[in-house]
Amino acid sequence: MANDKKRIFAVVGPTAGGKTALAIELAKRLDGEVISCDSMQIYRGMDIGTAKPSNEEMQGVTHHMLDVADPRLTFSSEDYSLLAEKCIDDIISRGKTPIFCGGTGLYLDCVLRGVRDDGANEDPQFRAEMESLAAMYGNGYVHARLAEIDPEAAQAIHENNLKRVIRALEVYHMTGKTKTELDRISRTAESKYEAKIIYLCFNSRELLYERINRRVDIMLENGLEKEVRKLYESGALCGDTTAGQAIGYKEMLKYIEGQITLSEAADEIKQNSRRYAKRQLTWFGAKEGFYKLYVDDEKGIRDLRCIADEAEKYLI
RNA sequence: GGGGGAUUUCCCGAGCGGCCAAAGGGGGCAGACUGUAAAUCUGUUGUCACUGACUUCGGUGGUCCGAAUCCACCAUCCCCCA
Repeated sequence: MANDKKRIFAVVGPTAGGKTALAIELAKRLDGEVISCDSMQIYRGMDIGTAKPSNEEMQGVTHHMLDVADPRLTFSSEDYSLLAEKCIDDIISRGKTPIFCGGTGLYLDCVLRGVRDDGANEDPQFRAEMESLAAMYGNGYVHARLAEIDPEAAQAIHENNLKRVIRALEVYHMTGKTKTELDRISRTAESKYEAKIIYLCFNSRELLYERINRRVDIMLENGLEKEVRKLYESGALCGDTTAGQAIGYKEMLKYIEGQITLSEAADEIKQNSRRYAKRQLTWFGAKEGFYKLYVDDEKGIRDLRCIADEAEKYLI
């Protein structure tokens, strides 16, 4: 069967797993450009804590989807796929290979699935209304509403997961169609892309966690506190925004505001990073068709060259 | 030297004779995830032949049909008087 789908590559996996280095290495080998797939690296001014690649690290490889958003604003996964699609087209039009790199699984999914134009946009006012209903009558009340219009979604979403319950309600409110129905359509729609995805994983969880802990220490040494202070003092970062909830930032904000000590902040950053990595592992691990590439073997972390060789063999 | 208090499952901490393998929180582990996703949420957390059995609540020995809960002694820690 003829295949005129656009080809894209991706490197995904847990935080501190070595995605950035591999993606850059692959870009050099395959004449590619990197599209960051990270929900926090999109924000301007958030560099150290998001492990955004520096110019040296990039080694001349062009990167996209970094610094495209203002940390004061909310950037949605749909905003992401909209922009990322343009990047893909742009890169391909210049005869290069798009290589996604990042740990935000939902963002990649959105791209692969395609931007949906079913009108299920957000409605802040509606959300606020639902939230106050929940505050007054309890989560069960809002959930029961969902059960009336979309029993399947109600079944799938726990009533305590208020954000999701409200979103499902919002979808119906905006489109007149249920979330279940719209999801079914988007799930069965064929992707415009033919993606080869490398999932960087670890045999040893302990090793991954050690890397995470070490990286947090390095971030601190490299001036994370100063970076967060600067964002905080300029009013670009506060606790209520999405950016303000980024790991490494929310804890430093607590430290800056005197709620915890610096060493407590460091420990919390490490802990939250480990938990985040676990969630990523669960997410990517459940995906089918991803090429599992192990970063470590009995002797420890494998050489980047070996990893890249294996990746290249799979991609080509 | 004398008087008082504490010791609980990985941690903190409730329990004060049966309804206790033991509340709650933390941490750990596992999972979910379609417009806030580094977020949000769920489940699980003594052992096993797991709708039941077995071993736990500093140690030893008692009282009692029955103890984490009562008594005695020992150990460790804390406080008060000297």
